[in-house]
Amino acid sequence: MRIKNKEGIIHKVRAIGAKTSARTGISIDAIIAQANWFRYYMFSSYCRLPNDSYSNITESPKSTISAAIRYYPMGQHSFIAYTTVLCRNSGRLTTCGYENSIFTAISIKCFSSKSKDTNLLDDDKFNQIIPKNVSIKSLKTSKYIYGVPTVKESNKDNFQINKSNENKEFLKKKELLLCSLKKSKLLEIQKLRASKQAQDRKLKEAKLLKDQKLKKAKLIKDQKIKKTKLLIAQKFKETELLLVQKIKKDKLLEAKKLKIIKLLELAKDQKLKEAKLLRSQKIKASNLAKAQTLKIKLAQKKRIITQKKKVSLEKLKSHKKLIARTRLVVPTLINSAYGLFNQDEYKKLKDNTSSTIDQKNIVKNNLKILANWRLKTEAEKLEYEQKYKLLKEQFNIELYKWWDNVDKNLVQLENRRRKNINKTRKDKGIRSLSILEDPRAPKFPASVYAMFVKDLKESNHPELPTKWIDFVKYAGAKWKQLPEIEKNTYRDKYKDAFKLYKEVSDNCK
DNA sequence: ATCGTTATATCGCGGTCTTT
DNA sequence: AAAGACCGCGATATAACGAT
Repeated sequence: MRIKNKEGIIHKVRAIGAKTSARTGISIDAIIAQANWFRYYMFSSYCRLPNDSYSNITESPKSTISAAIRYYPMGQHSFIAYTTVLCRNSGRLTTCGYENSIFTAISIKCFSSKSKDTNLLDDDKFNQIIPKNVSIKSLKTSKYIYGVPTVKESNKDNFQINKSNENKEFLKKKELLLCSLKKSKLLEIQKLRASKQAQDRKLKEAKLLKDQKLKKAKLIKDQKIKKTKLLIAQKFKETELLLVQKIKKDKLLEAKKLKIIKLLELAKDQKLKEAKLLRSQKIKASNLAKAQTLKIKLAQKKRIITQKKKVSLEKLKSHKKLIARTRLVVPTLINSAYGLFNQDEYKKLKDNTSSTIDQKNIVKNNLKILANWRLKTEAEKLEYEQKYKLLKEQFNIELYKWWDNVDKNLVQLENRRRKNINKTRKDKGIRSLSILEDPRAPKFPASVYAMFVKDLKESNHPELPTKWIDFVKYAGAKWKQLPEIEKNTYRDKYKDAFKLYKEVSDNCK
């Protein structure tokens, strides 16, 4: 019996507790608290309740525990006994879990026979079990206290509570009753079992039939479903096939189209390539032509440049030559009698040796010539001097002629050249070249002071200082001392001289 | 233009003044 | 500012030559 299970009874107790609480007025907690309340053998051995009375309440003199049992009539031969185990501790009643509770065998059998499930005392079932003529109020009001001693196996003998002679008769009656009840109940049970079995069989058969029918129906349904499924599948396959075929066809068509497009594109590309090639060829050709033209042009340019260079060089050369040619040759004259002698001596040397004069010996030659010049008598020297004078006069005439005929532009150029040379000459500290002028050009007249100085020098006065620098200073002082009248005479002289100079110079121009 | 030598002619420089 | 004049002295150009 599951109810024996210590752990398994908890929910049952709960269930019973709820009902008992409702019917007895005892709190649920109090009922619940009496876990392990039930032991069948305990009841049968110690608490056999008489079936003629609804309650047997005994109070144990020793134990502090007492059980409260209420019996509910269940038909003619059965009743339910709801028990609560009360613990009497120090004068007050409390609920407590106790191992040895009391229950009726009948009620248990009743429970077990009625239902298998644990929800034994649901309201509906309870109502079925409990007769309708029994009111809950009466149940509630009926209070029986039945003392039960603490249950211990060792104390079994001490638990011989009501074994008196009075109880013997009662027990006999009880036994007889129980026997009759058992017999009748057994019969009933057998009958019930038989009927139940028959019913079960019928039910089983019906169930079997139903099942078979259902199975058949199911089979038919399944077959139908299968058929339909197969049909659907076939149709689906067919449609799929069709679709696939269509797709394939489409694909093929598309492929064909693509191929055509590709071919077209290839053709286009080829055309484009050809066009590009043509273009590139044209471009190349044009480039080549351009390059050739460029080369030709460059060559021409080079030629032109070279020609120009040549021309310029030639021009330069010619210019130089021209300059050299046009370089003004100014007539020169040996500037002394000794120069004439030197010239003659070199002429003699040339005639005698009939060879070029060695440059290394030129110094010696010059020295020899000089020695010869010194050996010459004064008469001989005079001859050379007269010669020189004549030559100079002739040279002057030639010079005047040259000046008259010479191109004045050339003279200007020559003067420029000389001035340019003079720039470098100044830096080098070399004497500058003289600028060409008209040899007959009148000299700028001496200034008023210059004329005075000339006169002073020509006077040969004994007071005149011999040193040039002293003479210059003396002249300056004298000029300052000179009276204005005399100065004016010099000024007049200068004016006349300047007039003459200007007239002559204007005529020359 | 340079190198060398020589006598001679010429030029430049110095300070001062005048003229253009 | 530039140029020229005065004078004497000193410096320089000049001619000859020819290779460099």
